[in-house]
Amino acid sequence: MFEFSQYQATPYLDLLSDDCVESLRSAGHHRSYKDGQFVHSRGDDKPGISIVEDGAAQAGIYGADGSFVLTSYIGAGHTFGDFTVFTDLPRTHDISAVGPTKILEVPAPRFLALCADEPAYMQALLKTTLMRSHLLLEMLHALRSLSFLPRVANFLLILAPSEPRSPTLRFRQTDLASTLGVSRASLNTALAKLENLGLIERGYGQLMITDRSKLVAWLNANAQ
Amino acid sequence: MFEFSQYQATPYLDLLSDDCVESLRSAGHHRSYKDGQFVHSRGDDKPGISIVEDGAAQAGIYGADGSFVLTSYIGAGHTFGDFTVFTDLPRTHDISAVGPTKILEVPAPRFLALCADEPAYMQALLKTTLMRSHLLLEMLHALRSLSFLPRVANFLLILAPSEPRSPTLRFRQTDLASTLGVSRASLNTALAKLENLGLIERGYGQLMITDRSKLVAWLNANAQ
DNA sequence: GAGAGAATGTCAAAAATGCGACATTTCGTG
DNA sequence: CACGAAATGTCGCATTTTTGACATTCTCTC
Repeated sequence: MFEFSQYQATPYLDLLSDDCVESLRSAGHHRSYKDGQFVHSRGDDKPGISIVEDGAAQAGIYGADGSFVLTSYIGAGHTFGDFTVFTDLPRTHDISAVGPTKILEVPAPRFLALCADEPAYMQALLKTTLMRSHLLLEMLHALRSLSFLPRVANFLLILAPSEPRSPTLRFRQTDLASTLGVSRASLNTALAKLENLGLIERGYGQLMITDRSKLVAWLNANAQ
Repeated sequence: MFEFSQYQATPYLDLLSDDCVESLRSAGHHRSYKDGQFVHSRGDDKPGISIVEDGAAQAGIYGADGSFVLTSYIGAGHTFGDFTVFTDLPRTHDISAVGPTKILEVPAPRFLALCADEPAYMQALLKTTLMRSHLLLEMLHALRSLSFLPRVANFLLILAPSEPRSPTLRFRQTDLASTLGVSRASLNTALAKLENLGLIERGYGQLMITDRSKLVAWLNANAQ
């Protein structure tokens, strides 16, 4: 079967030397955002790569009916918008800040110039991108092959930021439900079961993973 | 809402100059496979990048019960296994040939050496990888947000090779069903409806998309 | 610290989907 | 060209999930 791990992609900045990070910093604009503020919207152009310096962001798609489908959680050191630099694809997600957040924005031409001088920028980007694809494949597999309960558990693991001290997911159940493609009612019952198993705790507007490794273990045992 | 396009990733080889392609060819081993033959299995190590020179391959995961979940269709010029070169991730998919297929296999050290000399190898790889991530995001969105019929239609579009002359998908309905995460019975009725709409044709062990752009148009009109 | 708005917890009926079974069609092989 | 294996087409029935409703709990602001 499938092997569940605590896998998370390595942040882009962690893959770069201090010198490279410094050069990047001086090449871009630093912007600050408040909780919930929009960073980019679907359809925006102005190609460029954005890097979360502090705080976090979330990427998703707002439906016409106001529903929000979260696609990924972008923690400190991670990038987004990278594909606008290297492909002709339009921005397809809405990005908003989670908590007060600082974001470094490097316009495409400037980033490309850096890449030309120093291949490390591209190699690091390639590495995180490959790891992210991998994660996406895991999510796909989870959506298609797992039954309800393990599916929910797996998504919690994937969406949970890896930072040691914050196993807290600040999601409303409504959003999490549309992220998983299920109804809020059934999500709630699933969460209740996971809580009874002692794997998570439900809060108002948030979820806590009590013990990440315990959740992984349960998932490996109960995957079907 | 979501905008459905005829988007397909550009093959890796198409992004490289003729010289680069030539160097790649002489750097790797050429292998031939028969229809259905395994190229790699989950868990294999020996890192290296593989490129489909002729024919096609499919990537998926075999369940313990023999079920097969197709994850992607890899056409001529596309790569797989790339992540074994740049990350420590294990191979997580089974790759098998679709029809007689020629595959170029370049061991990791040799590919890295090429990259060090000529950044074009990495830039091209970055580009296709970004495009593939994009596709994966579309698949995810389809799985979570679309109702049954559009979901099936969308997957057909995504899985269909873009080659002009071959809008034929050589999938058994059983496999396609597990790829979509639905039962064969409901897949069949969905396909029947799409056939009645004149969008596809069902065959024995295969499906034909009669008119790709018509299917795209229908999808944009009926997405929900 | 009281009240309004927002989010969660839960229920029963309705709809969708899966499951297992079986008939039918197709393909390849001897 | 006849046969068996393999794949498709289809049908109820069982199960799961959604829907819509409503009560409850929480949080934030005045």
